Amino acid sequence: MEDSKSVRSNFIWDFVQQDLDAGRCQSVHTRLPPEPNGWLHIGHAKNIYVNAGTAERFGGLCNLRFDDTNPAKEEQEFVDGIQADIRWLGYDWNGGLFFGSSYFDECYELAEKLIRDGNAYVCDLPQEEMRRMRGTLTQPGQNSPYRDRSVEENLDLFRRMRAGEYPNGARVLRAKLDMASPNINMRDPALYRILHMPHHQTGDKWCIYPMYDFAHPIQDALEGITHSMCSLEYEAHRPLYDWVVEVCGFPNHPRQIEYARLNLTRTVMSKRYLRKLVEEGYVRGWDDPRMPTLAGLRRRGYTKEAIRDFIERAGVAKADSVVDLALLEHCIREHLGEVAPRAMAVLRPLKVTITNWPEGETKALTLENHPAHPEMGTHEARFGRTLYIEQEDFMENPTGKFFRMKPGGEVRLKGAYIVRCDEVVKDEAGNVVEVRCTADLTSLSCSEGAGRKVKGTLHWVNADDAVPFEARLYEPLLRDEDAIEEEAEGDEAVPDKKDFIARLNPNSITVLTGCMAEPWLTDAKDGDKFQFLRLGYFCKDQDGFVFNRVVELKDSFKPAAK
RNA sequence: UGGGGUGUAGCCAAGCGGUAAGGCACGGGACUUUGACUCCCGCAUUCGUAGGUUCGAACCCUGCCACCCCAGCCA
Repeated sequence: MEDSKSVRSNFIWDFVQQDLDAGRCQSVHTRLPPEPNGWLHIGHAKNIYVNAGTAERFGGLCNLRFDDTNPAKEEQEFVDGIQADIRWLGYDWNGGLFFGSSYFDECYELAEKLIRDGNAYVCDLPQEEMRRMRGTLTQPGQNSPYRDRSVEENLDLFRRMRAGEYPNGARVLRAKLDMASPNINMRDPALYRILHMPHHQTGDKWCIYPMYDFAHPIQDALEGITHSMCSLEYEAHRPLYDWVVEVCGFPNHPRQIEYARLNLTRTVMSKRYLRKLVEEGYVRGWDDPRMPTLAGLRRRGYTKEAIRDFIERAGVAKADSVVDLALLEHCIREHLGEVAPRAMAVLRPLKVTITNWPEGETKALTLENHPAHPEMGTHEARFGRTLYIEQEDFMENPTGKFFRMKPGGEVRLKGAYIVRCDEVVKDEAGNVVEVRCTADLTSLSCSEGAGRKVKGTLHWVNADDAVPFEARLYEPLLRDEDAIEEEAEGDEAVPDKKDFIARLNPNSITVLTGCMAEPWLTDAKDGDKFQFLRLGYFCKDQDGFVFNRVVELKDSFKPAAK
């Protein structure tokens, strides 16, 4: 069955294949370059798929390289978390683990080479002045007055920058390109800046740090990367990337290929916003089940298989796009439906009494763990006089096509008998607190009498055996559609706290107490096994979006005290 | 406005001169010991748009339109 699902090709693989065929490279070597400034989210799963997946596809290597050239934004916590998440997704870095910062020596040497070759110069312009002289989208920039310094002077100045003789921002090393270039990125971009700040990998060794545009091509070339995949916004940087590789004199020339990053409907994907949610306590951490981080999705019950399948189905292309959340939901339902053992539990119990069943007597039943996979075995459950069903599976005044329990109606209790609802018991307030039924004793599942068909089948638990637990139902933090439009109006400012939070759905955690589950669930060693308590346990919200409501057993499943 | 990109169904996405794949969503039906799952069937006479070339165009050419990215000493 699995192999009938063919691996979808994409334009990147076509390019790589062409390079291989044309002999431009003998094998494939990619790299995954996360910046350790946050945890990985679902969007990064696409980066991983594209980079590690491409290496995998061509039997090549993929390096994991932390892109840590800016100590101001990066932390050790994230370099650990990121590795764990990549591993969890089932990818590895068979090409090795690297840090961009471990190439600082090489970057420095190459910067001096550029100076000696007349390809770079030290510029003393203050930041604002430099911006002003860069020109605009329509007007060319002007040459810096420092552009024609001698090699000796540039070398001396650059060495002093390194020696720490100047304060932050006093000078910068710039590429000597073309201030009139229509591509603004080519108007003498900065290569090195002064930043007196310790780095989480190199400590106090450096007070100048290379810019991404200078460091990245060098790192790629040094590691023998053949294909360097990145997102669309770097397209305009490619000429600069190629220039750096060229003037540094590398014999090999990595090819940069850009693709569209992943966007998901209603999902906040910006690290800046996610960080805000964490730092201001709106969620309990980067791995909160409401977060779109890989760690959060994992806790919400997503499997790596579902996420990988989703990424692959969403495709890799160059058009900006927003993938429908429904596709992700489809993928997790499909995978869990295939692999999760079935177990019965009720989240909001409603007492059911089988009036024609003798008090104190029980019948042992054998229930399959998976309807399509007998090899997954069976488990036992006991049927007795008092049971619990889901409150929402009963309707006193059924509307429309309601096939579940209703007064006078018949329904099958999964794996047991067909029962008829005879009577409804209410409390003073008029709430239904009990339903009294008679069972058709000839209709036991798998018996001769089991052939009779009724419209509905319900899950249930035996009251005497049932184990109470607390359930937390998590829903992702989603934006409302209007917010997305507002967002599109594009202003750079982070929306004010109130605004931002107001755009996310509230009540994203529902805590239920008094839930009842089959006793065999108490044998659970880890929660993962029982994420799918009840197949079909998902429902639509007001907007018609379907979510899995997965009970996070690991934290919330609390077997009753013995 | 200069430069770089992208426009194929509600959302993704194949297609590369020979007459519009597939998935999600949606609608209808069958099946069903959970209305799930599964299974059928339906869902673009048309590819942003207007012309041109061609026996033949989503694919080639020209003009126009829309959207995204670039003016950090962020990545």
